[in-house]
Amino acid sequence: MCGRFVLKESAEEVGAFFETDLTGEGIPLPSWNISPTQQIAAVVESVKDSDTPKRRLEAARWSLVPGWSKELTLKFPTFNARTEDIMSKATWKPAVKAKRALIPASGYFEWRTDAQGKKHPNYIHDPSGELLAFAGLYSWWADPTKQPDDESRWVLTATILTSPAVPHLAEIHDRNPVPLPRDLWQWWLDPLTEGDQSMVDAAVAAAIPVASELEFFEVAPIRGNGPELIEPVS
DNA sequence: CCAGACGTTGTT
DNA sequence: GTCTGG
DNA sequence: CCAGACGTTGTT
DNA sequence: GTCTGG
Repeated sequence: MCGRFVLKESAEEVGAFFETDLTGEGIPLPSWNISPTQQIAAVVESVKDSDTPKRRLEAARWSLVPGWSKELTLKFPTFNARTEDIMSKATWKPAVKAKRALIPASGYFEWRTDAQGKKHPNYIHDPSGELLAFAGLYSWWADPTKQPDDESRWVLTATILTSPAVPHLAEIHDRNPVPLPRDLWQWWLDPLTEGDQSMVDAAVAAAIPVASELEFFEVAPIRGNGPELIEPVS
């Protein structure tokens, strides 16, 4: 679930909605067809070159690469992280503790498989058109082929958390991302709080009312990139 | 202990 | 780096 | 997640 | 059918 999504606002609009102090460059927006390993927008908070944490909108590679990896391209998928047993996975554990992020999305795609095994893409979104804030994790990966003093060796990578689907979304899929309500954003992002399984469980629980409000409709096959990808089909 | 993996989705 | 399987 | 590729030898 | 790239 959640292997494809939409962010059709500009970086400026996204930064304003998430009240970020800084809006980084290099986020390819808008996009109606964001797939794993592409650049996504990530809201993060950390103490960087200052005393107090700053909230930033950054570009990140969608597929978290843990610090110990020698390669940017992993042999296993990391674009989603299952919340149920997240602390038991070496890849996620350090990020749950202190590298939590919000991933802005206008909506996402889900493929429902019908009785004939045919797949039907659906666009899932907030009925009022508000941006969604998926709970996510991030990791700074240092490219070992670059010099230690080369700032460009640092690559921000990120993943989106998933949970069992809320009842009405289970109709098209058994998993869904974890959309956090605005009143939990600061709590989730706070880098001074050490995250654990109970924090992730609380985030999943808080996301249920948000996910329960989402609406969806079938769309045409997802090809190319443009507003037409989120036009309803009969 | 070391060697080798480190993960998800979906489908059967 | 850390966890799991043998 | 889906879409698209999926391969080699030898010669230029 | 299965792997890779986006």
